[in-house]
Amino acid sequence: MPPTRAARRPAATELPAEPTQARRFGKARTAQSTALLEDYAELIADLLASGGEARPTDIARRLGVSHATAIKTIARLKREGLATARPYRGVFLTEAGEALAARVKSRHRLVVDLLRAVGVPSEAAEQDAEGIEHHVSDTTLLAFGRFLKAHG
Amino acid sequence: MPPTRAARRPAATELPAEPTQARRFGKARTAQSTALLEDYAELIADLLASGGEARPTDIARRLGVSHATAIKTIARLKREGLATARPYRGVFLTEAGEALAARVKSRHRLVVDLLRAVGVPSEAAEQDAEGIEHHVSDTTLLAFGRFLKAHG
DNA sequence: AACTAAATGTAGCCTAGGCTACACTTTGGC
DNA sequence: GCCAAAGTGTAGCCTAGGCTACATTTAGTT
Repeated sequence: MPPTRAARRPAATELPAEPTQARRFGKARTAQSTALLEDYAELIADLLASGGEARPTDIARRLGVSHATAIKTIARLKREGLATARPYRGVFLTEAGEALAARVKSRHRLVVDLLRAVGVPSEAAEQDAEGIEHHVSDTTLLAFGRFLKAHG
Repeated sequence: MPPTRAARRPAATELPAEPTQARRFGKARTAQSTALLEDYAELIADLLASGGEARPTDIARRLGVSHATAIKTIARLKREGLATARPYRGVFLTEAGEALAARVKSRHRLVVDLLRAVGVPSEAAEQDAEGIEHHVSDTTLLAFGRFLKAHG
């Protein structure tokens, strides 16, 4: 067998390949990729519930993006089986989409409530929850619920 | 003046343009764009402190990406004035980069500590903090600090 | 019924952040 | 002092998610 030749610099601290950190970052990355879909699903559910219609322009306005961007993302929602839409006829959620929206909505509430419970002002709590919620695991969510039940 | 002609459908609930929600989403989006730079800065600071050298391959391994991806992001760090690097000679942080790394590190600790304080298991706290930390505003951070001081 | 504003859809461009494949430097071991 | 392995860099591709500009459809007013 060819003997392992060069090993280069002493590798400083000689960490054990550190797969833990890599795994964590990887998870955070994937969470980020589903975040937008979650926001869309939640918003569409909201619009359908309150106004009866979810139109691309409304969605775009609420999210602060151009209508073209909204339409592109709606196309992705369709590809992922979360929504249905026919040209010029508004957007609707599939069962999977509804389920996602419901999960996201309750998670959002829980995150906002927890932030406020630890003393974060309402305005900041709402703002930060928008970004935070997508990175909260089920385990953490459960802990939040318990905490709120105890100190409510 | 040309009288406003068509108004289309009744606009359902007639919300007041809702700029608040759009602003929130926009902020969450921008936070996301700086998240990666923050992670790199923190990791580079760590490597420099513990091993004396921050090399692209080490960074890539720790983050779980290919070395090519790491190098591309390092180029972006340089463009943004957060790091310096000469070919085959490792990566270093500018003053701005060091400052960012320090902020990120302390914020990370605070987030993990808060999660654990409300009952999140350590492993989940570390995992979720990786994603959450980038979306925590100064206001919220302050509240976290106060909470921890009170319930320590 | 026609006209026109608004909404919708399409095309094409950009950046960030992934990847693989290939080329070039460095450096430790012999 | 060679030389190959490991590290580094480059090129080119992909997707997501932004954008603007332009084309098409819908529907309210007259």
